[in-house]
Amino acid sequence: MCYDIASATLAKLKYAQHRADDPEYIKQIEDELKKISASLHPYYTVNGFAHPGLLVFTNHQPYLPQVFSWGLIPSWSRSLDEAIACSQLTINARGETIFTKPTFKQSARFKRCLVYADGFFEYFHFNKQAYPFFIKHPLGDPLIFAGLWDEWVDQSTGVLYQTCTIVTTVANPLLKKIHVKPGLEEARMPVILNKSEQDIWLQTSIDEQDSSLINPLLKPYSDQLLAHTVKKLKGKQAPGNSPEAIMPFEYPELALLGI
DNA sequence: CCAGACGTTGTT
DNA sequence: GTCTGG
DNA sequence: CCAGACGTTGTT
DNA sequence: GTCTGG
Repeated sequence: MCYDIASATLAKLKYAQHRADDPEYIKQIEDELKKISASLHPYYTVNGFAHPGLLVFTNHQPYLPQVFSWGLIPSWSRSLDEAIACSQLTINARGETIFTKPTFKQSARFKRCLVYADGFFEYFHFNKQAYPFFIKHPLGDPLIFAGLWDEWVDQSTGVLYQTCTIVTTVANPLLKKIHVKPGLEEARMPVILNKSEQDIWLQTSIDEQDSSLINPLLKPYSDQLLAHTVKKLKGKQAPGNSPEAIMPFEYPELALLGI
């Protein structure tokens, strides 16, 4: 599951260096990031249901940073109502079925992207309370999620909607430990790609129909991640969209659990 | 064949 | 307890 | 997914 | 656009 993420502006320039090795590409990406910075709001925490604009690199323009709304709207949507209703249910896409589900099939084959984030949140449930953990890269590098994108034009207004979804897979050991909830059978996590996997994910030109290169990428992240509890993301005591949202915050009642 | 759905997480 | 909104 | 509401009649 | 249910 991946419904809450962080993606703050200060880190955005750093993202450029992770997308490219060539200094010329890095410069190009940084320049473009400055241009689109007005639409790249800093998110220390943001929920998928708010459909924020996320920083993506698509297979069509692998070195062009773009802002796509979170919650995929398929190109065949027939009305704004239908499109909005759909986007509530396409915040995530199950990696196991992206090549078969009608909503994702075309995107899985032709419209893949990288979604950049500082980290994501997952809840640990204890005593009927939900304790949010922030999960991030040990060195503070961006986490790069496997994403799908699509474009839909509202025929009644002519407005173009560029949207994306984050692909999920089964949880790795760390996320299994965090994502504990009574009755929960299968914990999940976003697909996080390393450098070489990112390049493969964006390679849709070789054989568009061949999923055998892509399916091996849809697995739990095996490198190290860091996790710590943070203040509640929502509700009266929540710090809201501020740096405090991702700062470590201890819950005394969890101290003895060894979490 | 047409009409209508097309999804996730977590749930029973 | 259960549904809805975000 | 979690947080918060969950109702009526009639009022400002 | 593409799949499923009837």
